[in-house]
Amino acid sequence: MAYTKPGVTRDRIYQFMREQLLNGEPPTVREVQTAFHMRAVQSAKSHLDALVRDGRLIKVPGKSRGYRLPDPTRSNRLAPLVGRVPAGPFNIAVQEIEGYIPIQSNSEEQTIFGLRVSGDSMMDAGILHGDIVLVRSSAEVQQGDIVVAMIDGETTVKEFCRVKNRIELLPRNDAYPVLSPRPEELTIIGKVIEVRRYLETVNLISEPLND
Amino acid sequence: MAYTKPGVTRDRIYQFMREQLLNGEPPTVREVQTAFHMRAVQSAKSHLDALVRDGRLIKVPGKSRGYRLPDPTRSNRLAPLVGRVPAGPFNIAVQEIEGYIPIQSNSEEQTIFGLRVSGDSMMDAGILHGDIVLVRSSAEVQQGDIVVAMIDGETTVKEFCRVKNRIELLPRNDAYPVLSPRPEELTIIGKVIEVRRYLETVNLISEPLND
DNA sequence: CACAATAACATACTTTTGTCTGTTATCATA
DNA sequence: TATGATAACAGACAAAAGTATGTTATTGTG
Repeated sequence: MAYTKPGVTRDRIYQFMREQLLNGEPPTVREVQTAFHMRAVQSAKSHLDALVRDGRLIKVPGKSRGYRLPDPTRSNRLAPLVGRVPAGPFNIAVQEIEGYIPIQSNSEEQTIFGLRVSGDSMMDAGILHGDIVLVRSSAEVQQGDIVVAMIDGETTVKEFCRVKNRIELLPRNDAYPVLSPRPEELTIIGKVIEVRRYLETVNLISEPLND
Repeated sequence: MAYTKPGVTRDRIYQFMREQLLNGEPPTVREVQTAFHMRAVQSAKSHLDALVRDGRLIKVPGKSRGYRLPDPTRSNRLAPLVGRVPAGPFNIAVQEIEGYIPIQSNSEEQTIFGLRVSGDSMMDAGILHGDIVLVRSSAEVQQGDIVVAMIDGETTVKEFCRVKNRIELLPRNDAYPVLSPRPEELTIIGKVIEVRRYLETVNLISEPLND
């Protein structure tokens, strides 16, 4: 290929690698070579070596297609979307899973799931019927957080409020009453960390993740 | 490895492949072989061939690590998140990009971007100040859709309404007036296809996607 | 138990891929 | 325009990976 100013081709190769890797297709050195119309493998290789040296890529040693993104935020995981939260010690039964939605999670192994909301009791908080809330079930819950709670087997989304020794669950809609459940009938399932509303038909990912 | 009942090992291999592929690391035939403690390459290969035959995997012919998930909904792309929509023929200036958010897009090459909403004029539609709307800029806009429009260089999110020969933009908050812009000062930028609200700090992906 | 289908194995061959050594061309800067 | 750094090229070799052929063992079913 034509000679370029120092750094130009390298940046282009980085962009190419990033695109391919995010797409789940790690290229070979020779694929980079041909993608950039280079006549020597070494031309591509030395650029890739430099990108690794600069920390812009990492390499799994000794493996083919071994270049990876160092990015820690790369974990675009799939969270299960449940139609309702089942009773019992919290683990989602496979039968309840509607599908999977992509989320972005920096820390590993957190129990995040999606829940489809019923009713309009949180309307004033911008959570409408049919919306999906993403819930972290391991989260600590604080005053004012929006939480998913289970009262006597019924799942509900409300604002969390501690009053003296009791816990109150506040709706955000004047038409609904404040809930003051007895402690023994209340389970806080998790904290709502995100609200999503799909205004167009979306093909949810339907296949399970792994084992 | 020990003989298993027909289908059992195959399912396990499928799970393994799916997990690896979603993680962006396509395995080789021999990696499958060793992962399952097989003593022959062909043992793994014939299972993989069968998975391809059954349509559970697809294979890029002639390439190493060439197995892929057939899932068309697999394209978890990154959409740019802009703080405001710039004027001019619509292309997003790189300087305006706050970050990138993962989206799920079945069709290829659609211009989808995220926009952070200012103001509470759409409160009753569950779109609050600070929310992110995902916008498809190539979409056809119909009566009742929520759209992003530009009036005289100002960006706004409103409900689209065609009245006779005019276009009206309806807020969803009684405190705001209906907008009846003159056609020459109005540009419909796109249709809102999703609403997101992050209730926790989220590390947006900060690196650019590709050229 | 006979028999077909599937699972697992053993070995060999070809292509792809990673890597190495050395050379030539262009860029940037003094 | 001289010089060091970077970019690109050329050719070769070894390891990794894809693929093929043939064989043996186990499963499922009548």
